Amino acid sequence: MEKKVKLLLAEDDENLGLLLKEYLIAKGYETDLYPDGEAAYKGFTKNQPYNLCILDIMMPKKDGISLAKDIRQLNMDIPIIFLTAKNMKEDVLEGFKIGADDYITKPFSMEELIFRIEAIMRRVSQDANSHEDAIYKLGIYTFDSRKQILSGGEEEVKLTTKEAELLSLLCNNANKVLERNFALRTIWIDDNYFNARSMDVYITKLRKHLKDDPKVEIINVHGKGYKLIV
Amino acid sequence: MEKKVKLLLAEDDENLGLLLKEYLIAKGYETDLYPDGEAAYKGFTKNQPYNLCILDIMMPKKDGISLAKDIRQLNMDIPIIFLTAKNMKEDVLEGFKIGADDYITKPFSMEELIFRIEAIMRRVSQDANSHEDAIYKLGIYTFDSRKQILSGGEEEVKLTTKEAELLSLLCNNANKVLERNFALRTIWIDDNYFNARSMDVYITKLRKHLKDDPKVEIINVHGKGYKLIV
DNA sequence: ATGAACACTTAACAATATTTAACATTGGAA
DNA sequence: TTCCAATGTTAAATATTGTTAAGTGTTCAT
Repeated sequence: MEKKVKLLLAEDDENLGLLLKEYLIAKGYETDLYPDGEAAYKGFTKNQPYNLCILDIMMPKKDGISLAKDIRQLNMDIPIIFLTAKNMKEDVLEGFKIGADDYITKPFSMEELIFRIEAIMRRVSQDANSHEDAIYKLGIYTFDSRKQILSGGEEEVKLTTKEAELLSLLCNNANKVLERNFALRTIWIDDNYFNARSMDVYITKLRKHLKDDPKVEIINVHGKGYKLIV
Repeated sequence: MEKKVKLLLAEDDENLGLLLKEYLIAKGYETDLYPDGEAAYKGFTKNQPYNLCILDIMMPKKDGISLAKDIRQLNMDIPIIFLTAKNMKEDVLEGFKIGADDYITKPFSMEELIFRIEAIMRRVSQDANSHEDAIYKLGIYTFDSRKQILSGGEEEVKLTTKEAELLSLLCNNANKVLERNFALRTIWIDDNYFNARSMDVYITKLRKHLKDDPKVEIINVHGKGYKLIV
């Protein structure tokens, strides 16, 4: 569900910028820092794709508002958080017109920034994932990932959340190798030993659910991961 | 013709205050911002009538609590929302004694604040103008969130406040995961154990209300929250 | 004031989901 | 082959959620 989140950070105050970058990285966000609006724009085009932009409004070369407009030209949907240092009524109004997702005023606490980032990422990641909501045909089975239901022949099984998430990943990578660590990071977030064993347990469960059609099979690729054969 | 909802906003942090004001205006609420308790009190007497007050607790000249007391002297019924830092539960309890309707802890998302305002306006006046679609179609059911009425087929059920608030949130996030903590923060304010159990009870109630249409379903996403399937 | 009606919370217990543990099996490198 | 790490499988332990009912407070008409 959660891939690595990549942030674009545009902040001209070098001290604050580096501090933020360091903190965000420590919190698990891949973060690129740019010292002004132009650099940020270039960085945005070159180092795509970013998941979220954090833009200071007061910046040299190109201010945050117009930077946001330019970014939105390239990507309608990318969430933007503005950092505002001053009493900037008109700019703020302007900002709402271009669809900023949230604002945060200096001085702010790191906790607050993280909170907002998480809130926004939750929203958009769910929007994005709703595209993955799909219906898969697996031999005699039909898997509705949105409802988490696996129907085959006459029976209809309600899968648990973890079962459904894992089967979704397998379906997305049907006939290709689904890497263990990728699956662990997306579903379990952490790829430690215990979660890995937990995943093994769920592979067993899925195999039982799919046992009625010999054409459908989850095979192990030793040391790499699993492959769903259809 | 809907009448405009008029808000009094008392917040000494100028940046936060202006941002909130602009955001609320963008959301269709007429909003006056005052930088301290005394100014807010004067503004309240001069620019009547307000429909709702949003008061920061920590303010110079006159803090939010005593401001609220004074405002209540003039108007017994006006709804008040306090803005408070996390570690100020005693003050908040004090606040409830004088009849605060709600409080919200910083940091909060704009989304949460809007939901609170709407919830209160719903409670206070049935014809409050809400920028949101107040009517949802759920399979055979129709849910009017303003009137808190769920009608399906021939039956018509009057939902309780909590039922309606929870169903509203679910509808806003239809086919996506509504996170437990988000729902708890927005509806129950605190996301402690007991409130979480209370929410589970309400999920059961909603499921019963929606049981006549198998196409409509509230499924649990283990460890994350609930998803309304339509 | 009194109490019935209602909304909400808390408690108690049931049912599921997930993780951890334990032991069996397999695959591949030394 | 031999041995170790990776995987398979089952069951116990733990955590989360489902459900019902009792408890608590509020409202409102009498």
